[in-house]
Amino acid sequence: MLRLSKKVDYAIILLSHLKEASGPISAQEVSSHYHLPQPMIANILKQLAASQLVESTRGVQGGYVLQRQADQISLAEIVRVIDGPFNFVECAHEASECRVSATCPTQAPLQALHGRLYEFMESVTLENLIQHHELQPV
Amino acid sequence: MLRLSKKVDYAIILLSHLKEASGPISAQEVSSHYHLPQPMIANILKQLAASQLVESTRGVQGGYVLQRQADQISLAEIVRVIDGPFNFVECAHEASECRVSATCPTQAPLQALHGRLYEFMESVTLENLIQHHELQPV
DNA sequence: GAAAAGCGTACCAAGCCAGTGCTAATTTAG
DNA sequence: CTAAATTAGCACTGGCTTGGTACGCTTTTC
Repeated sequence: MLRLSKKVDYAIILLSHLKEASGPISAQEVSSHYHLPQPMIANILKQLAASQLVESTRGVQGGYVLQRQADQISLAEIVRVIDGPFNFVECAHEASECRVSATCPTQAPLQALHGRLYEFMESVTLENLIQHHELQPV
Repeated sequence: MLRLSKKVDYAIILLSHLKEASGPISAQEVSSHYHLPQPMIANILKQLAASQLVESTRGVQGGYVLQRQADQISLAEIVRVIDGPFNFVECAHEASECRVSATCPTQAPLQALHGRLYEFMESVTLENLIQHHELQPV
């Protein structure tokens, strides 16, 4: 259906929340603040931590902190971390598996489209997402 | 996972094939040409016909013809016809169902992102997709 | 009137995704 | 030193979506 997964939506919320915070924030804190299922967002935070987007500290008073400036985190990266590498179009990567690759008239252009979408998402930063005005033109 | 559905991929192939053709093309013809399952692409062509993207003629020698110039058909429209209206982000449409809508710091910006992606896909035409050089900048 | 084609609609199975659960490992507080 | 808070690392599940199929009907041409 071509949509950002719910997890990515959540990740964006989490990251932007962390950005506003001063100290470490626990999964518990965020989940109760947004009324989101605790295990869910705990999982997402774990993924973000494993990918060095946020830093974690265990134990009492522990939690998560953004590990980079918001303008150094691209939407593309968030998606990649949460959902894995993306293929906007079927044939963007594994041409081998494409039934029509030999005759497909749209292979090259679809890949071009893939590239364009990808660039676009690379160009949108967490910073952009948080600013409450329109995104600036690419 | 944020990808174009396979059906949309197929639709693009079908449409671009129709564009190159002179007379009506049957589902049978296309399916054997690209080695795609016949019922599948028949269904897609039906959908395209129902949405006035292609015109159909029944009976022997019947088939489908593009009903508009390729540069008058946007990617957004193709996706809409095949997959239904899109929500790139969860909260783009039904704010009512969003658990965090009250406090969500990213609602507005996510919607802005939605708008940007949408515009982008509106701006890409079938014509663009078929041209085997890079898409022009937005 | 038979064959070629599209029309409508319903159905099915596999895969994905949101969400859950449980058990460690770590750290700090008291 | 123990208890509580917190992340880490799994593995599991249930429902929805998606890709794909089936079937009976209508229209058109030869």
